[in-house]
Amino acid sequence: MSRQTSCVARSARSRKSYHHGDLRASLLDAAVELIAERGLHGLSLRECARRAGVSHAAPYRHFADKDALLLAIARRGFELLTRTGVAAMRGVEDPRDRLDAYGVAYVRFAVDNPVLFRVMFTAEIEEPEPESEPEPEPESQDHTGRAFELLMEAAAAVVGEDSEQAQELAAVASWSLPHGLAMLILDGRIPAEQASTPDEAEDLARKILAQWRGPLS
Amino acid sequence: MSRQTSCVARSARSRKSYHHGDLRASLLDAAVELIAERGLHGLSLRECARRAGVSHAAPYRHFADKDALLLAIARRGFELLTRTGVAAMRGVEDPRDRLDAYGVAYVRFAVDNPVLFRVMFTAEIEEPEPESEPEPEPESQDHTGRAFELLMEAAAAVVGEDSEQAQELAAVASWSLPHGLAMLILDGRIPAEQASTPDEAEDLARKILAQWRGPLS
DNA sequence: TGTACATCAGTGAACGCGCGTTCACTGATGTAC
DNA sequence: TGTACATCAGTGAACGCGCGTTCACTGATGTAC
Repeated sequence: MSRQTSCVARSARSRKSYHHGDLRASLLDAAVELIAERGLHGLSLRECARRAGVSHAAPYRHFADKDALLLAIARRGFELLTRTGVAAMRGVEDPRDRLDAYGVAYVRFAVDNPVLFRVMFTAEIEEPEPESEPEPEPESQDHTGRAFELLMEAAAAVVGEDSEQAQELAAVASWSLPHGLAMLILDGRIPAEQASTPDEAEDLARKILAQWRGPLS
Repeated sequence: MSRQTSCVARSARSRKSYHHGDLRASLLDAAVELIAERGLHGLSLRECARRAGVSHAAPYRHFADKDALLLAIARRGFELLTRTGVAAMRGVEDPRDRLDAYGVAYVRFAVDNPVLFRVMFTAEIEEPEPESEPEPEPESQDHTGRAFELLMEAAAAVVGEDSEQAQELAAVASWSLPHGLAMLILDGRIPAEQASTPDEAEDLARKILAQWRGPLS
């Protein structure tokens, strides 16, 4: 459906136009859609190009190779996740409630954006060699980073400032639980009646997090 | 290395033998090794055959197709996980300690068998059409089942028998935490100094589970 | 307003590749007698 | 112990495929003057 829409949009806007307009974004959309249909291993640049209504060599104007495309999707995912998390915590005063809100938002993000989530965490993307740029590490390594920092801060606020190790422990635990839950739900491993819709999944996350506050409660 | 060993073993045993001896097992080993080297998308039947020292059509005597091979690996993984979990809980009396022991063993299993774990949970295996067999579902769907049942039982023992819903909630939570932790460790998303070796990973799991007992503590 | 030119997004043909899968075959093994 | 035969694991040639990637190109766009 999304495919049709984008095709319609393109042809309506500029049927005879030589240039696409926003091919990069269209390719990303096509890729997400394709992965949703065929799984991660079903992704191909040629099919993305096809769906964007463009020759199969055109993508190389925007992505160095297939992994570059995947990396862009992952980045988009981490940005969206961070934004979602920030939004969820906004206005929540109690530190523990903030942490829970982040966890719930995390699971909700995963079920709302299963493809992004999969690409972010299980795509086995090979990062390109850092030839041209001197130090791309802070940036490229960091696309996970912001989401984790957010978590660290939230966890730190709960644990208190005394022990950095305790903070990290709390952060790791607070990440693992929603992460595992999200993964299991996406893999269809949670009994269907508990998480067959996004709302149910969110509910499940909320219940679990509310009860599983651990030593912090 | 494993490749060399198996080749040596084969040539020493029967260099000129027409039949392989235990091709099925060799193929599974080769597949695990190959995935470890190149990732899930790097798996190919032809390369497995090559490594087993056999023509590229030979695997079809043992596996209907590529997915059948992956399924066999996943099954092997779930069996091993179940066995590991049972062993870890053996002799542990306190229900809560048993649940924790399972969780720790779960994480340990993941870091000790990263390929199995990946195949079990992120391989997107397409199950074959159930033409020949009438109802293969109880078995094929069930290869996850045993591991989850084990968890359910352990969680039930902790929660008590009053509410089945509470049991399921506890089971899901008790699965999510180690599962998420394992995934994050395998993906290299946990700060290196906390989980760079299997022992450290196990330690981390132990610490987190000990603290995160939630409402059960 | 008009012209020249640099830029670069998209084209289409071509390359080589490894893969999954099929098929008629051949060699080894084991069983019945 | 020996022979006949069925079984089936492994062979090697062949098929078709879609893919990633490169390359010389062409058409559109925008900028300098």
